[in-house]
Amino acid sequence: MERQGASEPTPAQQRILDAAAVCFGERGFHGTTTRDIAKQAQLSPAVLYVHYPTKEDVLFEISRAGHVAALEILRTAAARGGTPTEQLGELAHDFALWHARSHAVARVVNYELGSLTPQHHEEIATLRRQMEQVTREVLEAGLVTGEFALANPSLTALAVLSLSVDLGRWFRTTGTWQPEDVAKHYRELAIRMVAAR
Amino acid sequence: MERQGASEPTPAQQRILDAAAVCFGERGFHGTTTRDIAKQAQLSPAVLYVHYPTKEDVLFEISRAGHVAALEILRTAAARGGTPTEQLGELAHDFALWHARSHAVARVVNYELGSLTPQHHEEIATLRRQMEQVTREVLEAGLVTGEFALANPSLTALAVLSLSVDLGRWFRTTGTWQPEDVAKHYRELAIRMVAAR
DNA sequence: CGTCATGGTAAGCAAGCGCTCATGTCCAGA
DNA sequence: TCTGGACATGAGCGCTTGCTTACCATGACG
Repeated sequence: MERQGASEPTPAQQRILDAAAVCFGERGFHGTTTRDIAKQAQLSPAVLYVHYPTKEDVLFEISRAGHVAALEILRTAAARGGTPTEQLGELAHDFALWHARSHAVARVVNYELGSLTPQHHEEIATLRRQMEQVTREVLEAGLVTGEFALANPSLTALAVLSLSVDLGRWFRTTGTWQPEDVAKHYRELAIRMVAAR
Repeated sequence: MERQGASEPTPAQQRILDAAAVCFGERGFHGTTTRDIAKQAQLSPAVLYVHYPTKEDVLFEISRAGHVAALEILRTAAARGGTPTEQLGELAHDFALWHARSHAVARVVNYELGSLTPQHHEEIATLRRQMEQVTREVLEAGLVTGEFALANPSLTALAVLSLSVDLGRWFRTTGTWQPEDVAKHYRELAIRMVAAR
């Protein structure tokens, strides 16, 4: 399945993207120099501009690929569940798992949008609206079946996503908990947040 | 009540801190120049260095004051409630309210810690550990009374705080919901996350 | 062999950065 | 009136930044 507006990165490009994701995740877009990225990738400072026109384009490519992956995770997880309760559980579990495992990329995805150009930002915002929509639809389905009881599906959808998004801020794989531990816990929390008694 | 290690800012200092908080909140520490801060405060570029030795010291002062305020909010809210359920509700409500109302400062407080010097970072980390401790103790009190049922108080405390912290990322006062709306909703969500059935 | 596309580099430019310094203004107290 | 200290500023220094340019190594293909 071809993605529109973006070809698959070559090995050299992927190496730059990986290095940049690490740097952006640690120090942020503005805190990272093009020389930092080159050093992380063990290449010369000029090589970035052989493959990408600007530093911002590198950020955009990381952000775009990350958002496409995150949206796919949400859709696949929701489709796997039978009842809305199961759908929400899968969705919360997999979304948390991705944020815990890929917390470096997740930080770039969630916290560096402000450094994108207006055009790139709008393209990413479209993907984010779809992520919210997938979550909201699961909640609304649960309201129809009566499994869920909640006042504000839009706000609650944001809250469910917030739980996992914030993992990018504090979760580290060197800590006490493994990504799987957190994901299991967050599945329960999400269901509790919305379940009818 | 005197605070240790920091005197009250003069009016001129407060003006610089307010301007810097707006800039740091919008573009991040590294994305903000000292000239941006001066322009926002309607002062000359050099005035920053009359009152603070470095740009990082301005960030630290904003961060320190913000963390002291947030910790005070958590402690006051928890003390106000009678039962652990009421304590958690007050805590989640007030914490969310502060993050929604002061979302610009909240972004600096939660997302710019990495730009602090190691010494300053450690001082802030102490305050953050206290914030987690206050929350965890409320959860543990609810476990004792049997009002709450949950497997991992430490992780759940982080999750409760995460909900509000992430408001700084997406909440804007220009949107559909008022800070009070979100705070009321988040009070309910926090209680649902931990309540025994 | 010569040609050329691919993918890399060393050196450096113009602009912007954090920060400094000599100087000026204001006002309380002698 | 004179003096000293607090506060503020215009000009600019030394360095780093994103990015450019001219050039080079390699290997597929006629």
